[in-house]
Amino acid sequence: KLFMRMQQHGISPDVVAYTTFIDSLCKMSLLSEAVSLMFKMTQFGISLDSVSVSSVIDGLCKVGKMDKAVSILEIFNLPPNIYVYNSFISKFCADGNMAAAFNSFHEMSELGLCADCFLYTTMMSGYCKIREINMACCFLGKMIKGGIEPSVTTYTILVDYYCKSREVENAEYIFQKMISEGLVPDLVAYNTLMDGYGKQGFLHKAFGLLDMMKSAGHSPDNITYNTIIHSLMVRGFVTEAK
RNA sequence: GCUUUAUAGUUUCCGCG
Repeated sequence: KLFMRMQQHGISPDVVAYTTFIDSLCKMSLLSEAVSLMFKMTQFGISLDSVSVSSVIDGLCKVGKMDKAVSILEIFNLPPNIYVYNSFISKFCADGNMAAAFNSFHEMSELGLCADCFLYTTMMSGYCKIREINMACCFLGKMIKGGIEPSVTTYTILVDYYCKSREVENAEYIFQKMISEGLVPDLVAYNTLMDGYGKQGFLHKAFGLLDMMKSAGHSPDNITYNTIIHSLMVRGFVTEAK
């Protein structure tokens, strides 16, 4: 409605306004609406740019419509970029298809596109998901060698891997390493390690981390509380959970 | 001059295998 009202008042949405709208539709899984708006904007004489096409490609990849994504790429003749590659690769990783992810990664490099922190991190998450920690670490090494700094997300993926492997001491090591490199753990990083503590029954450590995150200025979210409550309930600490 | 748009990570529950 607002979008229409804007037009009625003689303000023509530009490519950014359309893309904002299109991307939101994609994020709400309203893909066909997004695609039709994309075609509509060209009818209004607004040309698509790489951002608008990439956002639709990402939406299509997320719902598994890779073939549709490929045809959109062809129709709009979008030169390859790392966002689009990461969208495809993320889906391959989520599906555990690391062979496809690996192929796309190399295809991209051959086109002369350089992987960024996001892309390396995506690859690492895929390998962690299929429990191939060696390959995950291999990509971490490549990233560092290439002069790209790992992010909080990069390390959180490893923290999560070690937590889920019940190697809490390794998870702690990575968490500390992240801090020693000057990175500031965010809420997700704290929640991840906290879940590892909880699942291993280190409830005192979980509460210690809760204090730590509060003093670091993070407000616990619903996931934080779900995590703590679950770990207490599983061990019968009903009153503490209450 | 400023500002708005695209890619990665955490819990529970549920479904499927």
